[in-house]
Amino acid sequence: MSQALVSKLEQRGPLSAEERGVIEAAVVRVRDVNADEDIVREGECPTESSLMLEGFSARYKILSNGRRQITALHVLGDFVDLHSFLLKKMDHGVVALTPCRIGVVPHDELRAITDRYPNLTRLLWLNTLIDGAIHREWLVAMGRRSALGHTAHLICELFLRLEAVGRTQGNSMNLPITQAELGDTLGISTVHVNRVVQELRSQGLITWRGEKLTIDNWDGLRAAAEFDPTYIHLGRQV
Amino acid sequence: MSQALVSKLEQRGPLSAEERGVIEAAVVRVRDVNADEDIVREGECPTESSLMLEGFSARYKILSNGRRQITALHVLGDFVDLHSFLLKKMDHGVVALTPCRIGVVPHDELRAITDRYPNLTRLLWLNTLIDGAIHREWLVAMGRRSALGHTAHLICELFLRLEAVGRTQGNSMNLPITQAELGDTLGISTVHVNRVVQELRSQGLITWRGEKLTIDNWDGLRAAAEFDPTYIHLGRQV
DNA sequence: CGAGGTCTTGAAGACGATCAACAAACGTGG
DNA sequence: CCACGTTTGTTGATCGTCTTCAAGACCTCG
Repeated sequence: MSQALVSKLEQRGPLSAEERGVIEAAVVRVRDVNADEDIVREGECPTESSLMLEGFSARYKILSNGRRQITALHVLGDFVDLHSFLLKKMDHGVVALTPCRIGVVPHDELRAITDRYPNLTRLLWLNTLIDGAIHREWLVAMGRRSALGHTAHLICELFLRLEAVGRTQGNSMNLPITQAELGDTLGISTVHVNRVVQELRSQGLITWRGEKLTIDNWDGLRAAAEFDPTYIHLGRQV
Repeated sequence: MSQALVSKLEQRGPLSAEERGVIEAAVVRVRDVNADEDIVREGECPTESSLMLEGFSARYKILSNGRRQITALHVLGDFVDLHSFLLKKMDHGVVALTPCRIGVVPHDELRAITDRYPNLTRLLWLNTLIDGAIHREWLVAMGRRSALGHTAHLICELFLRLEAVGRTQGNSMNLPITQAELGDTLGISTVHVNRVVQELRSQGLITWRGEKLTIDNWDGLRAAAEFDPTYIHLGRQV
């Protein structure tokens, strides 16, 4: 049920059979959320954390003028709010961009794990640290890259993250998000997203039709993004 | 020696006398770093983490075109690279913006703590989660706020963080950073920083002369920033 | 087939970048 | 304590990226 999480943790460090069992048992039930519904609302104090088993979701914040900024995208195997275990009050919402299947992990389980399994605790902590590393890279992209470079960067990142959980086919991935959502992620207007995407297409870097995005020229895309995958920390860490 | 850290952790959750002793003992030595020198370099795999005891420092990344983006500012009591304990390889550098005094905490100590003191582990984890929360807020500010709002927001944040460690005097704080560094933090040009700061001054919101910044109109500044301090998670969490 | 969402295009305008020059402040050594 | 060089702050002019507004094309799904 939570294979994606187990394999994700194991990519970063070894798990004993016991630990593997503990993690699998931590998902006490599954919840389905419709597209465009909140998985967690801002201001809530969840008593459980949500693990992505299927679909795409986004952490976001809405300002008083109605503008939305997405601060993270989540796919299979990602915890959307592991931090709420310790941070208590949600300072942002999480919305399902597509229909999502969510594994529910009660905070009581997490507390028990952190009391008894130091190795597992470190791996869960590591998971939230990688979220932080991605946030930092996004900050760099927002602050100092062009809209085109930023967009290319995000595409590179999403591809590697999806590849790590076996959700790519060759150079293609399923990317079920709209250009408006992409704009809220990149911090630019929908219109400009459209122009940037067309530029990426006309440079022969990507094909994106419907939900299928294909990277036609990896080197070119990586160069446009100045992409260095170190920050995703895909190898063994512990 | 590491009182600031102890009191910072205790703001978020209770520590036993033993735990307090363990944390204090974790700082095995003190290191001084000159202004404009790196505390940690990108690409390194540190075997110890650095705790700020004095001064201001910044996490940053430099792109190939020479543009720099600062992704975090650190003050007294902040760990600049606690994440390197688990993330191993630094995906960014940390530079001293002023002369800094650094408390050195070996990763061996952290490992021992995480093996034996679950409560302390959770508080350290929480510390890195707050870093992440601040990153998210910065993403929102970069993506969706005007340069003026963004600047006002950062000033509000820094004031509260400095206040939490007793480094404010009334409505004033010591802010020893240049407008160029502020630009690298906000993701805007130095020239534009200057114009924004002058606008904040002319609106009667702040006074900033030399290193001393005074907030002359808190409500006005907060309104300009649309500042909501929830994300700094200053209260008790555990 | 119709309706709503999504994508695309054009035109005008705003915000912030860049370039260039100068003023002010600071630190250092004489 | 002053002179000097360097860093930091300030100002103006011009330019470019991205935004906003508006409208039309396309697609998907009931």
